Amino acid sequence: MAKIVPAKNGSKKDAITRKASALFMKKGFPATSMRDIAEAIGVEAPSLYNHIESKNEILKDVCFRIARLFTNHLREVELSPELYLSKIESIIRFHISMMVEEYESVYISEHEWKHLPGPLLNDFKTRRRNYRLRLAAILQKGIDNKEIGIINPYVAVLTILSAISGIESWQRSGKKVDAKSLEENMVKILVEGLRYQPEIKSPSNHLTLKRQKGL
Amino acid sequence: MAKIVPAKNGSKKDAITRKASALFMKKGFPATSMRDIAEAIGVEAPSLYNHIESKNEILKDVCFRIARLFTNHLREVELSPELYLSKIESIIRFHISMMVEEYESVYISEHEWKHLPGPLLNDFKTRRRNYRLRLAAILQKGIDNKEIGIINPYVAVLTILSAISGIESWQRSGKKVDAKSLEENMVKILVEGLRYQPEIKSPSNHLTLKRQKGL
DNA sequence: ATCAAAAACTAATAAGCGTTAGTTTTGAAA
DNA sequence: TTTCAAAACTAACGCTTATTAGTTTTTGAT
Repeated sequence: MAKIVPAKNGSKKDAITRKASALFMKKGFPATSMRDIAEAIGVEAPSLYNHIESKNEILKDVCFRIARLFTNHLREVELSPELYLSKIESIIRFHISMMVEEYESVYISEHEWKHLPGPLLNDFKTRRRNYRLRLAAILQKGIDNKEIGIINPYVAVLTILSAISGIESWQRSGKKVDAKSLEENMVKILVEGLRYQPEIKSPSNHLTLKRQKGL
Repeated sequence: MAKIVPAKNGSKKDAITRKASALFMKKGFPATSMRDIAEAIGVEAPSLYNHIESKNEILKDVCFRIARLFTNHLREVELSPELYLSKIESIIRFHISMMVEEYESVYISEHEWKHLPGPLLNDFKTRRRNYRLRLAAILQKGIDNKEIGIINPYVAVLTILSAISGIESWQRSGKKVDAKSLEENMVKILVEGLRYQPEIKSPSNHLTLKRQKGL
């Protein structure tokens, strides 16, 4: 008769949620059974119900906790007096650090939310949409303020958020780069771009790559 | 007694695969039952087995067809005489167009491959890894050739591929931007980056963000 | 019209699912 | 040591799953 051992500073429910999250990430929510979770912990499946209400509750807790963290950070950034591009960079860095430190939960809230039951699903989708709209609004102000190039803010939000969510595969594949340089490189690409920038900047004829080999 | 009506220029198996793909994308592979697929087509579930071998076979066909298309394109690009950044742009554009034109299949090959059975899973992961390595190699040459800024090619591959895969949520949410400007904007961000590029060549007389040292 | 193959059907399989009921064990407070 | 609740257990429920077997209908070529 094994026992559920709680994580340090956490409840047994937290311990279940953590183990479950790892499995949801690896196999997906629908393909993870309560028996899988129980086995990973070392108990029988029905024992879990002394601590949780349902399988769906685990998913709900994970998704909405992460959503809350991102929304809280966004609110702080919106109220700060930084330049708009600086706000965007701060948001990018926060997303990256969340992806590095809590990647299982973040991954689930990004990829498994579609399995939330009924009304929760609608709630989550609304929060998601609003978050992106507020991000696009910051970008738009940055464009108006000539801090950011003339791009479609909607596409920019899409690009930024999904680029960051790709860190998942960094996590999966053994972290070939350390976290700090991952962050710096990704920020550099997203904020500065791929193009080599000479000391004297060329006019923005961006799509034609006319520069000759070896300058 | 309804019938499976084949897509134009396609087999009945193709018709099943298409309907199934739409459901795999919407609900995920494990959460999509053969009965779901059958109902969407208008037949009973066992009838599908006159045309396909198993549910897994549908997933396999989709994943490996897409993988083949990307690998073929990559081979062409590798052999072309373009500049390296131009190769990268070509690959980015191909990925975007695939995401626009075949998004269901591409989405599945990106998000549902983990449900491939045993040996197929290993095969797929190997192909995926090799593809990324070849992409990173092009980036590295572009960096050596001073076409591309000094960044970690591994991180760049990650960023590019996942940024593009975010087009999925553009497809999901009613295509608020037309496909052409989606492509141009995303290429612009990924190839040039977010930073504002002034017409005037002096880099210091406008509002630019000096990058923060950490957060 | 005939006949065979293709493709639909119904019925049923064994296995797995989330969850509940009821019972036993555990561990700490009295 | 007794007591009681927390937390584990076993057994089982009703349902769904992918798939198979066996049968009937449809289709197209002769």
